[in-house]
Amino acid sequence: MKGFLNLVVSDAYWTAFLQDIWQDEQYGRHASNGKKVMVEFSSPNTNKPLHLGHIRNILLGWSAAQILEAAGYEVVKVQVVNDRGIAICKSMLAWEKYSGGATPESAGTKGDHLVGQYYVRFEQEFKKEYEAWQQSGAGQQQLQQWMADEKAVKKAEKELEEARKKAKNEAERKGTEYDPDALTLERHFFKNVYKNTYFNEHSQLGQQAKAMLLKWEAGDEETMQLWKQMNGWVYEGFDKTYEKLGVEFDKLYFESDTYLLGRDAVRQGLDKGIFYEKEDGSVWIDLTDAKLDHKLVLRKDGTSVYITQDIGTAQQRYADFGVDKMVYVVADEQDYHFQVLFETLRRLGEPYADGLHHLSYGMVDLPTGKMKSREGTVVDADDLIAEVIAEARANAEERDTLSGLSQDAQDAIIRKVGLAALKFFIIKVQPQKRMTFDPKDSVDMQGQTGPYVQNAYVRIQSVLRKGGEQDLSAAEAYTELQDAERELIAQLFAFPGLVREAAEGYDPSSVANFCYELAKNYHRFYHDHSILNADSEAAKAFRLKLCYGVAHCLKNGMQMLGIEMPDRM
RNA sequence: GGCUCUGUAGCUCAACUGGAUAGAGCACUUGACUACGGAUCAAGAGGUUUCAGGUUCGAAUCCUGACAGAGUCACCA
Repeated sequence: MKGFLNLVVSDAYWTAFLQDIWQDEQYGRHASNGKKVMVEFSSPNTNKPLHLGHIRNILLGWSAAQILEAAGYEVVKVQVVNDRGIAICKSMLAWEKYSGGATPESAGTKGDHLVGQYYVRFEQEFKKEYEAWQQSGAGQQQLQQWMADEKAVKKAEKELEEARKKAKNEAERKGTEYDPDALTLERHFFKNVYKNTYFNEHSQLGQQAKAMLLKWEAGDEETMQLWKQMNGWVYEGFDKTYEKLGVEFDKLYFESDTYLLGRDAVRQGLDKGIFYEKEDGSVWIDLTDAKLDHKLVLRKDGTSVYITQDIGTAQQRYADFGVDKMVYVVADEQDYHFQVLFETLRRLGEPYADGLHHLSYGMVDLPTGKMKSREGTVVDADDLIAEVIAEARANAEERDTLSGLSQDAQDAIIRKVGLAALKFFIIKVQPQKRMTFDPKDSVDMQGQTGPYVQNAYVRIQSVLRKGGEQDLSAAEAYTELQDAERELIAQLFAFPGLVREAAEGYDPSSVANFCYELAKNYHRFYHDHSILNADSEAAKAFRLKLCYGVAHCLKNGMQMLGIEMPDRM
């Protein structure tokens, strides 16, 4: 049975501890544990630019990687670029048809945004085409045919009823008008039931996009050239965004290289009896004894599906890097997929199977509701970054604390502060929770924010510039601590353990919260106790050492979140 | 419908993994050293931790059952 044990750590212990660590610029980082871990994050499609959802993914992935590194792992950061498939073909087709040969240079548009524009254009044209067809004889005939299917209609009516309820609630919440006629059976049919079939079987544009995909798969030269060109534009755009965010990767995997992987593994698994073949020739794995379902891994025509590729890619990565662990940073909508994937790899006897982890995170909502790319309610990554930096600039100008510095130096600081606001705002929330992203709040620089933590560090730098260079050996004579000092040292003491736990739990938010608590306590200490004008030389020297310790800790902690510390702000 | 995640102050989030009187920030009210940097600090107000049971010395946390929101249950990726 557990109870309470109130023990008092002596001041002598704390002072000795501070003496040990105050000069350690690497404080909080663990020695190498000889293990290697791969972290996959970002993994965008190449048909549109990055948005707020990617930003949460990227920040989580990057900080998880930094934390694992600090905990002693060798880390390999990778992304899988989804550079092939029907989506990019849509962009390519729309570009061919409507752009008149526009390039990022000629249009004055960032490459990823340009390609995204043509993806949107495709969807618009497709919608026009589809709506016209719906009113045609063929469209109405399909509708009538479906309406005659009692079972299907019944199911649809049930779904519609729920959708109506939801729409009504939302309208009430937002104070907007609720239109009860917006959700009809006809609209439901064309939007949710028949759209794919239309795209695949009737649509002119759909035919053309699919034809392009076939040409791509056949290696048609002209198609490949266009594909390379447009993806090249996208990569230039992505690189700029990554650079602004301060992230980079050790290795890129391209889906165009890996999409055929995994078939050999399936065949081998078939021989070993891990998979089974149905009469039609399709191949499956039975995971019902692991409380999962049967899952198809090869179609009857022998082509692979998403999970087949993932099996092959995992093996490829192990062959490339020999990692002990692999972490996949992917949104929680794929929770089930990763359960199935990991269980499958386990049964295949992959050596890294016990080190697989899905760092699952909740979607990002806006105050107005869900982000939907089709409805144009996504927050663009580049816009968002520009906004927080602009806000930081406005703040800096108002305070006028940087005017002595060169323009470049000022810009660098402003960038660090703006990004700190954005990054901290997102990382402080536990990954598994859905988060509401209010753009207004994300640029806040007061209270529980990145700039607040930076400010504590900047204050320390200011103090140290004025008094940190002197001989601090007088600190040894300081033996009776103030509460605030004790508390700060105790927090420093806890930091390495917290880093280890954050690594084990893949939880950057705990590091963010630690940094905030430490900064908060420092601010209070700073307010209540004079450092440079302390009562005694001993107190002054001791507090300066404490400042060093806190500064190293804050800097390292924030570095693990991908947040840089300025010396002034 | 099955399964998974979430539900804590008006809002955004914590709570050392079962511990003491559930804590911060924002917003609101009121204060602070002629400055070691006020992007700070202090105070006030704000709670039946969605609800109902259970487990035990003790529950926001674990179990059961409701309720609400989200996701998923593709030969899509």
